Amino acid sequence: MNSSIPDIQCPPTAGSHTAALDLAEAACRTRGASLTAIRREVLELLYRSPTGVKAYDLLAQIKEARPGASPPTIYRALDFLIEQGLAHKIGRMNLFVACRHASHQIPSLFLVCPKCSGVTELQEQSVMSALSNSLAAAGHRLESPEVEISALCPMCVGAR
Amino acid sequence: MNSSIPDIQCPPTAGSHTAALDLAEAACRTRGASLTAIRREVLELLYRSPTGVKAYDLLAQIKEARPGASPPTIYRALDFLIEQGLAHKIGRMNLFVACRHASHQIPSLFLVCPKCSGVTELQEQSVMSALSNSLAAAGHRLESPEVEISALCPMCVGAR
DNA sequence: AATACAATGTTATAACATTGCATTTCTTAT
DNA sequence: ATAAGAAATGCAATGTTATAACATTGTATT
Repeated sequence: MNSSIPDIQCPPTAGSHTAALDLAEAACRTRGASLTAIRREVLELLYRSPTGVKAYDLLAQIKEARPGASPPTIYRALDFLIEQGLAHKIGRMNLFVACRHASHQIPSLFLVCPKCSGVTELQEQSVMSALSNSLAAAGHRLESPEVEISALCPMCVGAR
Repeated sequence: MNSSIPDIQCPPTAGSHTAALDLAEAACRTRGASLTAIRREVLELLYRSPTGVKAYDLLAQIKEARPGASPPTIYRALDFLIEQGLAHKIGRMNLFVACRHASHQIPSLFLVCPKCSGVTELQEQSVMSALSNSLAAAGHRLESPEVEISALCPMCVGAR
């Protein structure tokens, strides 16, 4: 700090997400992992795409800042973010989304709209525990915190 | 029919599934669709792979009988079977499975084992109705009868 | 300086899926 | 029976998604 004059904040560009990114970075630190520049940039792009992004779209966007970026660049970043619980992959759509519930470690439901491909992350303790019990009764064990469901989103339900 | 002597049944080759295939064919007929030879063969291959099979593995198998088969051959057949509710796609694994509950139209849970990639189809009315209610409360509507879940299968749970 | 290790760069290729168009086969109305 | 139209298939090319394999860089420790 070189002055008593408070710095003007970075202009709140539509979607800077600085606070969330800083939180994510801190969370990684506490786990001994590091949210490097690339990873942070990818995560920011995810934050800006609330309904999910394709890997190669991410690649195209990242290339604007890093012309040398290649598929492994983003797939590695995505793998890291998923490992850290900061992002999820929607298998049926090959879509990646930022996790909106990073703080808690409860399994999430991902509602994938078959009309608009939008993804909504939902947490429903009651559903998940019913689910978990049924699986256990059948000898299975719920492992990953990701349950994918096709469900029309409110907008598409309305646009009948 | 040309005789009073009853035909000897086709030898019950491990996995002929003739009865199920005939049922499927009849079901298609009632819907005005037709389970052609190719589609029937693909469905039979699905029946023989209870834990799911990849599209290009199907292709390789089909090629033994039909050397000219190409990717569209199987993807078209798979699309048809899925439309008819005779098969499902497991998005996260790019895996296709025959439907084991073709008779009823209740949504199914697909348990995908992250260790062995095995797929189990499960029907749990209680879970599904809890789910359906929660979604409705959030303004969504359950659309497709396919819910994918990562869960260790009983074998892999045991093999700790 | 030498080593160790995580992250990234680079090139190539594997794996999965669709498009477009030509041809054949199956219905069905006449 | 047969022509018209629809459905299914053959086939080549291409598009999309993801990983393998190996080299390089940066940084921290010894």
